[in-house]
Amino acid sequence: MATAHDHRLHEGQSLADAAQRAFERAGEQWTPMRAEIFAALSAATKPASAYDLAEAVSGSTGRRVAANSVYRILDVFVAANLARRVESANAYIVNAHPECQHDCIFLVCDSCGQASHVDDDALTGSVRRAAEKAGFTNLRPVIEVRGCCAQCSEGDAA
Amino acid sequence: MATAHDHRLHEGQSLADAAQRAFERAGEQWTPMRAEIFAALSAATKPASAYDLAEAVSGSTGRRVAANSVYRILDVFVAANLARRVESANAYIVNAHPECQHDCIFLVCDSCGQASHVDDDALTGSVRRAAEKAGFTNLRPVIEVRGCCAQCSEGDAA
DNA sequence: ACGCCGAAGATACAATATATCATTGCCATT
DNA sequence: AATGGCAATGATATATTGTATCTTCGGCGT
Repeated sequence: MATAHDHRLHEGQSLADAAQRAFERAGEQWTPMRAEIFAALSAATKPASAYDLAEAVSGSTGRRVAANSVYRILDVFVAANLARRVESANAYIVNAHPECQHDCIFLVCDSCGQASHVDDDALTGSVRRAAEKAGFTNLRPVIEVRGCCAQCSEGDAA
Repeated sequence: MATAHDHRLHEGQSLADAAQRAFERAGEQWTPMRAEIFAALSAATKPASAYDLAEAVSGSTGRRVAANSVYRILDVFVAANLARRVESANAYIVNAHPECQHDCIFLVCDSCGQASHVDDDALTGSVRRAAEKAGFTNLRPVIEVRGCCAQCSEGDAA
């Protein structure tokens, strides 16, 4: 059950602090705008689209935030490992342990939209090896499973 | 190298015939429009978007084909296992062995856009089990690897 | 003060996806 | 032949997601 190395799972302010530290170690500036967007992303209960975040931040700050600004910032976040893109949902999710680098496996519920993530380096390693065997380089694995989560299955059964 | 069960790899007319048989076994009608779109999808050298296909079919038939018609037909194709959606590319690819059901692993080149696929039931099975362990049902694994293909890597080195 | 440069704003547009309603053609029943 | 049901397709509109380009702002070093 335990992963090989400790994940420091953060939430709330602790997560924001850890993110800021990791971000600045990567040589990026932790600006107010970026902090706002990170907060909105952290607060989301499911993968959020750039437009969702633009709307959320516009609402919370009063100022109107354009989608393309959000995209720019999300790109920087993803590059710095503060966030992940969920390809099958065209949406983004915060990385709760920004200090360590992983290939993630996302489980995305088709019914409620919630996503959870699994780390299994043995599994993601196998996927990487399969791609390398085919001559691929600069790998970026995308491993997601769409399905119906436990909670939604229960709800249907009731 | 050999997979556990024989894949019948089709191409050209042989593929269209096999697809039609599988499609009709699934209780669907093989209409001229669907045949056109299947042909366009088969002819594509890389994953094709619905709009690509709409344009290709419009060109080859003279009649204008609307994107939503293409979407509808692609949905049916995917349901009948004649085609696959490449999530990380928002595009579709033909299934060259429509008679057998697999979870596929797609390798997608960020440089040239080509996609190839790998079958590894052990690997995809592990992904499924990981999702099931988390209580997910109705699984649809999305396993793709973005990267740079062998051909493009060579080209860069030259 | 001046110029440089990265961040952010503004605007426009491209690409992808869905909703809705109308039309057509086929088939079964009458 | 008329009727009605039904699946496939057409037509149109709109929603959603993603980029490109140019401008403006603000910090920072000279």
